[in-house]
Amino acid sequence: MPELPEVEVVRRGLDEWISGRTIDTVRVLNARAIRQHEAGRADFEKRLWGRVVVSVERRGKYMWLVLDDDSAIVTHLGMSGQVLVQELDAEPEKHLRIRFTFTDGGRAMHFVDQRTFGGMAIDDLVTQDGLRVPESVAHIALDPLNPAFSPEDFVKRIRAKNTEVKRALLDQTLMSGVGNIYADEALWRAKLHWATPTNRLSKPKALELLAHATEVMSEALAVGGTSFDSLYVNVNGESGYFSRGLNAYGREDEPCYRCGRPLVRDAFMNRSSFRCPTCQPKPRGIG
DNA sequence: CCTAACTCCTGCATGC
DNA sequence: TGCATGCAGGAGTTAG
Repeated sequence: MPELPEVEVVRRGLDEWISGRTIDTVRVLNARAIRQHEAGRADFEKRLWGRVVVSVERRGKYMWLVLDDDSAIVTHLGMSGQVLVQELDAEPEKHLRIRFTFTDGGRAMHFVDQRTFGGMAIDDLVTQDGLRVPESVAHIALDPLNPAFSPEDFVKRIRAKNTEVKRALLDQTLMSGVGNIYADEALWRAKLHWATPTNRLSKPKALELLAHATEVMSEALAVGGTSFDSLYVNVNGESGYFSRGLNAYGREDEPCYRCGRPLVRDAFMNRSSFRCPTCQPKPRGIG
């Protein structure tokens, strides 16, 4: 599943391959792939004709192509989304949803998404705290790789919440970019159970958890960046190029790398959570 | 205001 | 073999 590091790899590839080019044709093959566009797919296609892609930006798991008319193509990969840069005569992918060509006659950009949890939307840019950001992304918190991210604010806000720590990690309005995989990894490194109440975290513990989340995503990005084939702006979260580096996620019944005890899987929030029963015991007074 | 359950979707694995 | 069921889960929406 694409989380911050995977989306950042895609962003870098698109910035290299698409920025500076002028959009020619846009074909929406599945209406579900465009979001918040009441005017429909024909209008979506028409509005993008002739626009220049200025740059490609990102906040958390959201990415957007900045256009030359103060708007942007906001993109979220959802669970299975990919953005591919393909030859013009390439065979269409089975789950190709939106296809862009450019006036220079070079490679096309394909938005491919099997489960259609992802999508693209045209949105206006607004100014927020001195940063230009699509209106629909303004409610999302900065991610910890953003230089303007404030650890102190994050610690203050997470400790003020009345919820479980994993829910807070997945809350994109607190800190963005973390999904189920990196949440489990950060909790394993911090030796915290997913159900630990956030208001029971000390300031140092909250800071430590944040540092682990930041570090695990930075490490994944470093690995993804080196294995990235720039011809194909392609991230497949399911194959997971970072899977060798995972200590918790997907390791049910496998030994903990710290203590050797088999990890367990808990059902939580309609998804799976993996933890070490010894290193990450259930906190006192829970459940 | 806050928190949490619900919902969208397709392909694959599993069980009877 | 075939069909039903479960599972993967990000985030907007809705309910309380």
